[in-house]
Amino acid sequence: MGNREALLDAAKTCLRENGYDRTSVRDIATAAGVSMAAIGYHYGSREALLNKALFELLDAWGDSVGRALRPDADGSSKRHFEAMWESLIAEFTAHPDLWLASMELFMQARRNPELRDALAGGTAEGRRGMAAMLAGVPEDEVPEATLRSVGSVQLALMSGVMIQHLSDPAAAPTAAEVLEGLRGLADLAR
Amino acid sequence: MGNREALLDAAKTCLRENGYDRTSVRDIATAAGVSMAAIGYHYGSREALLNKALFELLDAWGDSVGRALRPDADGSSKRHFEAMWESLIAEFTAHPDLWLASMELFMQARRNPELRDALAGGTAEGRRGMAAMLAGVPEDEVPEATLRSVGSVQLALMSGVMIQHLSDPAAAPTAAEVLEGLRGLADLAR
DNA sequence: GTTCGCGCAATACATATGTATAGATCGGAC
DNA sequence: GTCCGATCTATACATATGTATTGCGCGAAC
Repeated sequence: MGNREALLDAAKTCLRENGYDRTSVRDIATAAGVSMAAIGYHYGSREALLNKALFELLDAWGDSVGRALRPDADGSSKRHFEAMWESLIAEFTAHPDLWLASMELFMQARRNPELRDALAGGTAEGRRGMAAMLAGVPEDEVPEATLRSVGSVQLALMSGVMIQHLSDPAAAPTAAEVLEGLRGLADLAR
Repeated sequence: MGNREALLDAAKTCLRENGYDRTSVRDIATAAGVSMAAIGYHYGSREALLNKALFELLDAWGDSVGRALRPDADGSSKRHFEAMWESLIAEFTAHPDLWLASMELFMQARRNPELRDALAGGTAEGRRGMAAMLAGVPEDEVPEATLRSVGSVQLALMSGVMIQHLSDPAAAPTAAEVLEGLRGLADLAR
């Protein structure tokens, strides 16, 4: 494995373990077993490397989301809503640091335009994907209204429940409780 | 005003503007117009001051939540669900940095037991407050099941929608869209 | 008016940090 | 065998950072 890849891997590890702001070039270089200057050579700066590592982490997070949302293997293309939430919560617990990466993006996006754009794009994509899946239609056939309502709310719910699971898994709601709460709230909304 | 309070105020300002990790003792001391040593004298360390400042910011955030959730001034103790969401979204846009402080708590809690406990406690309190308000019962009469379902889900939805509003206000859902999405999701949950 | 201790300012200190520079190593082209 | 460019290592450098130390001003007690 080349040093370039080793650095990227090390950056991802540091990101998962210590977060963006607490990862130094020395941490990364040491973890990769190379010199600091290799970072400058391959990536130009700490930020550039860290951003690239963050993007790759977010790709892996996307895979985690994909696993959770993919229709069941039993062949039924339409997925039970509760089973989906169970898969989601299973992914929260299996890969907490990948999900945390999305929060890291949110925090860093406040002061980095590149990350801000990535976040906006990812959010839009997430909304659309959620809405399409839940409505059972292709992504390019989701009505704008559905996108802004069901898509946004499902996405918001996903991040909110994730936060609770990352904060305190024991107190966070189960899939059944999410559905129950959803029904309770919807009754107030009618 | 004493320097002790000036330091705390300055720390809060720095926290709102630059976040926890990017606030140095020099930033705070300069903003307060005092010497760095005053931080050591009054608070012992950067972390101690920053944690105290974060807690005060979270108190102010609690006030913001309170304003959004308090029943309308028209005397009706039962509050319209949609009006509540409108107030919430108004608070997101009016005081984004206060709401961001709750995310800062979440991020910092991962490596600080004191903050972790505060987060767990605050989350529990939030769940209970939400559930009580929505069910229209006193906080000590909320059934455990309601707490874990409606309380958790409303809290999750609140943080999730907040994130979207802080990321990209234009693309984030309105109150009406939140309710519409809620109804759509609840239909899948039945 | 001397003493005393609180509340600081000035600053020293050690360490951490991001980046730039200079030179070594190594593979291949010729 | 020499040249050369890519890929680094070692390290220098300037700056940033958290904390500890030293001492000064000053109001109160006596």
